[in-house]
Amino acid sequence: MTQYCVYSASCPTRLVLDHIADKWAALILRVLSEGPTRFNQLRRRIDGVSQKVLSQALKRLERDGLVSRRAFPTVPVTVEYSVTPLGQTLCAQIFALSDWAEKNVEAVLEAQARYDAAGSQLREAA
Amino acid sequence: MTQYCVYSASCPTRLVLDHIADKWAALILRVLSEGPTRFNQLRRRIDGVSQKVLSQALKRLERDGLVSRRAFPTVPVTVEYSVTPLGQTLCAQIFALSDWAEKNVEAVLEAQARYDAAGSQLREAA
DNA sequence: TTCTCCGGTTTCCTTTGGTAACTAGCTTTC
DNA sequence: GAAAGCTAGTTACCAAAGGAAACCGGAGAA
Repeated sequence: MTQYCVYSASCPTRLVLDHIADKWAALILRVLSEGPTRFNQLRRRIDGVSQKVLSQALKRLERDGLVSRRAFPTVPVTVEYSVTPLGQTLCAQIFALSDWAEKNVEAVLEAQARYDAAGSQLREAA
Repeated sequence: MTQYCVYSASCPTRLVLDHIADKWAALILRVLSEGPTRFNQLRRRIDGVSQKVLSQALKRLERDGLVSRRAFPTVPVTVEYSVTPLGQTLCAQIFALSDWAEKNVEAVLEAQARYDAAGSQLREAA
């Protein structure tokens, strides 16, 4: 068995971590976990995502086997994205991140304000 | 109480998510969770991280109140980074990501190979 | 006719990420 | 005594990624 280790730069684990530790991936998986969703539904749901970034992120998630894409030959064509079984094993972990962000956003903002205030004091003293 | 929602582009939660859903932040917190660590110790431990990126990431983590920095007036100066109590509440969530990456890296690599093979078949047919 | 929707791609510009070199002072090695 | 290595970063530079906006063709609604 090969040893995988995130601390090693050449380990493929690094690439995987780079793909899943991503803001857009977290939001996309979170929406898709509620059920299959079309491209423009995702776009409207995730405020601020551009079409280009959304399609790039979906392609990467599909390539990594976390999301599946189904096109229906309707007119105009309908494309439905959903979470694969592999993606579902990741969902719980990745949702914890956005949950943490929502719960602790105030503490982080306070820390930022303290840090910036301390920095401006130093600048005034100089 | 204000409503925080990661789906809204203007919500500060987005900024927080953007900071914590980061490869380097995950690795740094993972090392620091084992105990206070100096700058160059971190650099050697996390293979492939440049000094610039490491110092930027540490500054951001410190500003967000997740990591604390202590400088000792030794010669040469020693700087020790450690996880704050707020940062510790995030650790469990963020470690789950790198754990998932190590456990599922093979499944992801297989999915990528399947995806790329299917793509090259389409290209040959055309 | 014009507007909207479908699912994207293309173009362009800005921002970020990463590499390599450099700072300055002390310690160790040759 | 000179050269190299340690400490913790910063700076200049370039490649890569991110994001806004325009555009694609075809169909349905106003």
